[in-house]
Amino acid sequence: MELDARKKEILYAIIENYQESGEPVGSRTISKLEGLSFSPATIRNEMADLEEMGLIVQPHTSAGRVPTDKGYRLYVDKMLAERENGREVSRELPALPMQELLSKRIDRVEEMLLKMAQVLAANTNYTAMVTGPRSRGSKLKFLQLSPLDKGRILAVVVLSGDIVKNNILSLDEDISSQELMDLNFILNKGLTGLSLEEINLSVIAELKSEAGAHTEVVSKVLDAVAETFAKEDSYPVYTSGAPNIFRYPELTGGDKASELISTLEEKKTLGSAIGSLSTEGGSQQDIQVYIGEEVPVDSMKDCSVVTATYSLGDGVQGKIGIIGPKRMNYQKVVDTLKETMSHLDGIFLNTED
Amino acid sequence: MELDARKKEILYAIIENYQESGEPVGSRTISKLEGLSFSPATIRNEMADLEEMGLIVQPHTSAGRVPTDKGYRLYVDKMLAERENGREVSRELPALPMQELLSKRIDRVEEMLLKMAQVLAANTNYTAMVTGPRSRGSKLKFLQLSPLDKGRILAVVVLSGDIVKNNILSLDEDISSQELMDLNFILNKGLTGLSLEEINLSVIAELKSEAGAHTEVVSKVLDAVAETFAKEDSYPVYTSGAPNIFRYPELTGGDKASELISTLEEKKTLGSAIGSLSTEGGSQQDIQVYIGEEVPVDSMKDCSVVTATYSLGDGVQGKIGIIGPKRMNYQKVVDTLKETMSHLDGIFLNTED
DNA sequence: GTTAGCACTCAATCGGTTAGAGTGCTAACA
DNA sequence: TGTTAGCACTCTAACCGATTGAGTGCTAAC
Repeated sequence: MELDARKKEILYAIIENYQESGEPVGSRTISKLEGLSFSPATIRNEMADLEEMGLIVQPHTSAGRVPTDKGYRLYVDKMLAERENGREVSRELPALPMQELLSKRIDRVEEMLLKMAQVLAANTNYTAMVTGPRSRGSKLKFLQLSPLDKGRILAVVVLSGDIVKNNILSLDEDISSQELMDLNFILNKGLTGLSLEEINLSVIAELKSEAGAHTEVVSKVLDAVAETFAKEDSYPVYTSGAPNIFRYPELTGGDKASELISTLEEKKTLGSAIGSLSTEGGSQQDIQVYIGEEVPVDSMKDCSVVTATYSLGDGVQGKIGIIGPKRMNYQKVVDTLKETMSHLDGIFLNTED
Repeated sequence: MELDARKKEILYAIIENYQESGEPVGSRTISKLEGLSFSPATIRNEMADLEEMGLIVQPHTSAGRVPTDKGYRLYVDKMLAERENGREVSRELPALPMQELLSKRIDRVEEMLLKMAQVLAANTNYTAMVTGPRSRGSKLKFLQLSPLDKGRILAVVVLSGDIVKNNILSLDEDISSQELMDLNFILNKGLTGLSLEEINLSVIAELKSEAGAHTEVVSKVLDAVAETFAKEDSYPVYTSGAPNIFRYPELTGGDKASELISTLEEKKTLGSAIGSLSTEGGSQQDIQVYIGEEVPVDSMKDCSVVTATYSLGDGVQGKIGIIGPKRMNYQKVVDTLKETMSHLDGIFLNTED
């Protein structure tokens, strides 16, 4: 069956109406809309066709129609395509307080990411999720050993992308302040600029021979370094706006709310699931839309997820996701994400040098 | 009216039965219990009295009885009192994996606190909340400036209690590696051991004069120090097990679930509310029980909250809270918290020297 | 190709009935 | 005087059938 222009218009009308009302939409409602001046009966015929094509369904015989995943997919693809044509729709988004937020000196990346999730959730009324930056290719930028207490030292490890981790190490042996400084120099000289893979046995042996007596310290520091790299691999996930799901009855019936909230709390699962989403041929600018069954998390099969990939330079990148009902305002979410991404790029890619 | 022994027994029987069933408990149920060998009629008479005393209520005329806040209060006070008498009940708690958890080298306090919240939530099936450590009297333990990029330095600030914060500072001027080391020495000499209040204008003036040309760097570092102290004042709050509230229907009716989850997400509000709870004359060992209306957070008026104060030495302390329905298993929660506290004490008070 | 009309379906709603749980009261009993 | 059996009473939850209203599909006319 052919999907002619009128059918499309009707489909979009149904989707947009359902977006706002959350109730199945009937033929009368559509016929009274501006732009569609047909009688309910005509609309009904078209709707029957749309249903046959699998784009809409009726929850029950005497109800209006609701879009299917397939229907949404069509809608979203068309929407994104139109944007790509440069038709800068300017749906008068409320200016995100991003600029203000990000331009403030927020030194810790993590803090900034959390804030970002909060702003996104507040602006969209959906749930926002940000995975911490990670990169297979990150390198050791810098290492700092400092004496703390008797028998304990503080090892600060900095990776490319300004990922900083503190490690407090307890030593069995004692080490003087001067020795520590020497060691610090040796380690930095030997390790700076290397990736996890590049720190191999020969590098380690070399370091230990240079370090002389303090091989134990070297081992522990190397452990800390390895841990920092590892940690970065399972970097934290920030969520915000989880309670927003209660705004959408279709997400809160039965145990759904409970399951969703649980999933959001179990950030680990969430992170790896979302993190693993490939960036395969996103229609543009790395923005991906997953609708219903397409979402690779079981408890979110009634949701849609829109993700974007941000980059902090140096190949360090992470994902932002917006989780909402399938009838979410895709246009707004995509626009908001794009705006956020360009702000981020502006700030981080400039900072980097 | 007198609360004789039998009335008490009946009250406790009602509470414990309601704890498990969550349904109003009737006279027949009680009369069939071991130990209480009276006819339903007799129980009814006693229940009428208990109701008159405000210890129990009926949700509606033909329903069983449910404990009131006052009833729970009586129960909890008696329970705690009995414990104080040394009757070590040993309700065979599942051995908490705390020991294992805490003995592992978890360097960052924050990580450990989050883990603790997770273990508590999993063990009790309620929601756990841990406020980060804070202390008005914390002191600067140690300061480390390191060169990072051109124009940027990393300032690591360590407060007593091993609270570590990283600050990346962007400088307008340039500073050599050697100058930075000198500055590092000067700052540590001048600031180590001081509290926020003790770093006053005269100290600052002294430092700046010693620093010579680099007063800008000194200012920025001091800002970073002040921020670290400030941050510690509003230290993060970790929650875990929020979805557990869905196990208790009385907490999820209407918008209650939504409100609760929102409160838990707004950790700031939560932290200050819980943090402000005074430790005024806790019946023992700093454990406090807040029942229903006693809870100082509006959205938790249907909950009970049990808090304990932990100490990391050096006057650094924070609070742990367990949030559950009013019919929570107070015994178990109090025991679990006590066990946790003693583990914590064992570990931290030993480490400290 | 479009539309008016009409019979049909189904979910939601409402009023009424029933079943069951639990009570309070009274009177008998030890 | 305290305890208990018996009974009438109350109230909720569940069930049922009728009604309403929204929305449909189909047919026939335009």
